[in-house]
Amino acid sequence: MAASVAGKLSASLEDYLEAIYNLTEGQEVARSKDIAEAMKVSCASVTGALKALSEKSMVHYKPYGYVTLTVKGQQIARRVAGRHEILTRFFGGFLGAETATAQHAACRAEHTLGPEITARLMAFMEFVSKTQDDGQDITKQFQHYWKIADGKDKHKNLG
Amino acid sequence: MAASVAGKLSASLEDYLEAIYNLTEGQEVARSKDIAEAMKVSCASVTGALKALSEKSMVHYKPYGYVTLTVKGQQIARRVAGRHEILTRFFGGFLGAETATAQHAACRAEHTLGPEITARLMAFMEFVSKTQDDGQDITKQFQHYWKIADGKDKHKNLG
DNA sequence: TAATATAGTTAGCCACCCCTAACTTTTCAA
DNA sequence: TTGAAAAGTTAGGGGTGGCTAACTATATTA
Repeated sequence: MAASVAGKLSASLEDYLEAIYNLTEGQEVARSKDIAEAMKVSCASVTGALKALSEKSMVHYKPYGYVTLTVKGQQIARRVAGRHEILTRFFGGFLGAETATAQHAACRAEHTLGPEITARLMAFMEFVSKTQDDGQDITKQFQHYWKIADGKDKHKNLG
Repeated sequence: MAASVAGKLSASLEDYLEAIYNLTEGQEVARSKDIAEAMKVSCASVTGALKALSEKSMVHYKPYGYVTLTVKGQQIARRVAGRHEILTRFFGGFLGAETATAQHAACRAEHTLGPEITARLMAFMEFVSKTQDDGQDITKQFQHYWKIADGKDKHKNLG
């Protein structure tokens, strides 16, 4: 039998896939070192991850060679990246958290969202942008609410 | 030196703390078996977690004895439980996901939310309930939007 | 083209967290 | 009160995923 064909990916491997996806999107080739830098891990860790991803048929990988995603790998990476993007927009653009904070939280939460919640969150962000056209603008309304509610130590108990 | 005093908790240990918190809230005493059942792990895993939590001064623990939270343990558990509750309300009550789905996602995401985003999400849920009083009711508006947007395979690409 | 710098791999280690199997302690009831 | 059942612990093992150090392969450039 060939390598293990499917098998769900761990959060860590999903992150690697996403990183490779982002690197190869910018038309550059993904090299181990770039992946290591993007993920802030050692090159040795990257090699391990690439082997695991290769066994699951997610990447084309040969020692000392460049890395590309398989079709399956691309599908999953796109899904993960999409979740990441939605969460970042929700945490940052909508809730108003700083970009770095939103990014970081999104990266860690993206693996915990199933299709159901992902779809609904997407729809919500769509809904939000619709209200801008309607002149209601929920984002602005909430940001106003946040401003007057903040600074009064109202929401400081769940840090 | 006594046991390691602080040190951040892993997601797993936070979950144990939350489970103990929930068990002891219902005025019953937390026993290893209850924790094991609540978390769907073996008793052996619970023992390991209790030792770790005890070393971090999060629980009062003696072999074969009952388990209670220290003051510090209570603080953290409350924080985690609070995040869990907010996320469940957001995923379930607001976005409209099924309760089990919302609970499950909340349990996995609660560890990834920092104080910043937690506070903003709390404020948003407050804001949402305010709009009910104002007669706007964002929840209902979004649910209506969801209904007409759903079933058209619009949001199925990020499962 | 040969020497060196850079990139990538391997080997071995550690931490986390789960498990089963076997053992010990506690509880409870005959 | 004693012995079986239930609860809890210990020992040992497996998977994941990170690290460093040492080695190999590739690239560069003098």
